[in-house]
Amino acid sequence: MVEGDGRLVPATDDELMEVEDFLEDDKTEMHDVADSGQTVGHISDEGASSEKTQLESTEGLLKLENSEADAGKLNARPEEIIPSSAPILNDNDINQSGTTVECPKPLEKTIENVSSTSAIPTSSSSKPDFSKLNGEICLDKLSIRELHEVFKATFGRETTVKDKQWLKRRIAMGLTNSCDVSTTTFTIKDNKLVTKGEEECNKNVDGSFTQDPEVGATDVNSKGSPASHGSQMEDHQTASGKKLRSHSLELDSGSEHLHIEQGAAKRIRKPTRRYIEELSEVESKDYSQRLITSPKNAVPGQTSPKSSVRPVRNVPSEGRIVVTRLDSLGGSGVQVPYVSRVRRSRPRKNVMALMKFNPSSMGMAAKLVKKALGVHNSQTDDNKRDKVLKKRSSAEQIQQPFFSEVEKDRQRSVMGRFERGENLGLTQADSSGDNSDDNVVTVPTAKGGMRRKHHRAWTLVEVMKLVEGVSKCGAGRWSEIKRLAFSSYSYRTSVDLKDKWRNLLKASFAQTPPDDGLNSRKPTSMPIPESILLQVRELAEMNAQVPTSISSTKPIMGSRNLHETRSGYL
DNA sequence: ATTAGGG
DNA sequence: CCCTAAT
Repeated sequence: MVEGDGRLVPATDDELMEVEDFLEDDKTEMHDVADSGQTVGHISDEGASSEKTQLESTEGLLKLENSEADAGKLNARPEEIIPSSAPILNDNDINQSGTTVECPKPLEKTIENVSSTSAIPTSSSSKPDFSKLNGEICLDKLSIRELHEVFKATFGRETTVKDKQWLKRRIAMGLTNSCDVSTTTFTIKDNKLVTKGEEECNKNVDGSFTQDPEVGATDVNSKGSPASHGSQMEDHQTASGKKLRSHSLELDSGSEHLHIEQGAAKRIRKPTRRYIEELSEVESKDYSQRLITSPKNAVPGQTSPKSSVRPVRNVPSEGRIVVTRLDSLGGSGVQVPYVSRVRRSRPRKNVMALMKFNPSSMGMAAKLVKKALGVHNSQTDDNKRDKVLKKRSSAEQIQQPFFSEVEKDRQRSVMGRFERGENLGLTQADSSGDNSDDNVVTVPTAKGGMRRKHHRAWTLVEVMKLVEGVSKCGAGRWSEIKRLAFSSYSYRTSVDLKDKWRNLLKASFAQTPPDDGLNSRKPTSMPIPESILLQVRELAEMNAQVPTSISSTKPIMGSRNLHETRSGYL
């Protein structure tokens, strides 16, 4: 890395690792992607007709995204050109993927299904009716607006896409935690995608629970998994404007499942399960905003006016495009590879302690800064990886008015964030795939403090996973549940699960005020579907967790009368 | 390290 | 969510 004034700035260990990851990736996994891209051919041929509808929709999507994307957006995101040629087909598992993955969808039928069912007027209630027959959710009958709500609930973010097909697919994928959603009828039951008439495509859709936890989702992305092929491809495609986009997903999933099925030995690093989320991340609009707003997150007073977010394209002889970004590091522009710079592991406690108790002494901080800039080249391997972050944190610590806030509070708002690997805006976008330790927006408060830490709204999928987990392991075994159902969600500690369950319990036994017509629109992030609350209640009773009343009323009942059930006393 | 409960 | 206490 070369600094603006010409000095050489060594990359941190972390960054080096990242780059290595990337390179290794290119070597090992790129083929898969490329191959997938080819084998898609089969599928789209076979499902040509139904594919067409999808193409139309995705085309619309492309237009939409492109229109609302300013020039900067397209460039401002890391990308690599994936060599569209050079597939190496010597692995026969790949060949198989072409044939086994095929999920020939009966076209006329499915298409008809969609159009006819979606025509049916939704129930007159203002909210989407999730509580179809025990836990069954029929997306086909939801309006766009309702789909939007479900989408938000499912993925925890808004969407502007108005394409029903697309929404349904995404939601189905989310709810089912699978990408095997190639069907055109979207009914989810018990976390499984119900295909009307066809059982073929949804063999393994229910994910984590049925399959061996060790093999399945266990630790796919906890390390620096590069993972996001899907999004990378999409990025590229979006940027270049053409090509169909809908398939990277299905194909990727196809090969993933394949690999899982036939021996995990083949590929050490499987694509993250989380890529579903990442796909949505790409289409999410705040993506670009985060990038654009980022400059103001830099160190106050040291922000170099023009540097922060100007992406620079380097075109090495390889032909592969590597995007670097100009980063204001310590006031001087430093070009760094556009990879994640989030810390991987929590800082060692003693380090934090040192900084904590020397807020005013420049010594430590200065040293760190120097180190970060490579002035003092000798360093313990152990320390290297945290350089950048530490430097930053020191800067911030220095600015602290010296225990201005309540000790506990400060500990929570400052230390807490660091210990969690949040870097206060240094990470604008992490496309390297392991967004596990995500950037969590911290909202500055009027009185200077940064409040509202990392809040990750619980999505419907997560809640469903939690419920299912409790049903399998029982309430209280949260570490178990976490390992089984939340292995792919690195956030969400067992404590979080416990808390959420507590909340669910509360919610499930709380009466639903008949709707305050006023503000029932979107502000409240997704009222938990009755179907889920029902499950919660059942489980709660089975575990004698019931608050203090009703115990003989509704252990087992059909599914219909949910309202009567809890309408009673509380 | 995991749980439970309070804030 | 965060923290503390008790296992």
